[in-house]
Amino acid sequence: MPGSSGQQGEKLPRAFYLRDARTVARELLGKELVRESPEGSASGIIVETEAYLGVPDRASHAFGGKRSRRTAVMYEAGGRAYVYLIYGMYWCLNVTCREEETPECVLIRALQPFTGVELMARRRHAEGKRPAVLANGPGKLCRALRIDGALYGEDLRGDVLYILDRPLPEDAEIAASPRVNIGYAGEAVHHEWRYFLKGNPCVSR
DNA sequence: GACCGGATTGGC
DNA sequence: CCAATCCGGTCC
Repeated sequence: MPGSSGQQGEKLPRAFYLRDARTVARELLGKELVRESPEGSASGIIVETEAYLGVPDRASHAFGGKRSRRTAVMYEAGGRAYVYLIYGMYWCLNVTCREEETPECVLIRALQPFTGVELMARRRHAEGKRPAVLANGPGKLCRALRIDGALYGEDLRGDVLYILDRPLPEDAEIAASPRVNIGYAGEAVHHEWRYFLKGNPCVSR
């Protein structure tokens, strides 16, 4: 489905999201995340993601079936934004996956700035810096695209925050590694559920 | 370049 | 009390 029937430049279909978070995480690489706002439009190519497998995953906010105001959107059908605050000051964007009551999601960790690059630089107070550094981390990309709690639960098929189908470049190579900063998560630490485009200068860390 | 601490707030 | 982070400082 994704890749096969997908149309370049179209919003990803609902069905794209209703799948295993690892599949969605891999297939989101190369897609274009777009943010429309009164200040203008800005977007980036997704170059790094992490899959969070919900109830059985110690690193997931929904581990053990945990429900709260924060995790609620993960229990809805996939294709929405799960936005949360971390370390008291940075926002992180996740894309929810799977059907209702299956709280899997994908953390978007890094973007290659694509359109509205100057707007992104202004929001990051990083005017004049290399574009590669504007959104190479989950907190940075949220700041660059002005993604915050106001976008919690936003439908990714709407007109505010959405993801466009794009083909992966011919030479793109997908690599996997353990997820970042989840040292507390016991056995889950070892799973290689972080995906990124090998050699891309916008991948974090 | 590597390493370290501080910022800052909601969730369990 | 700690967290799915970032930035600016220091000291190589």
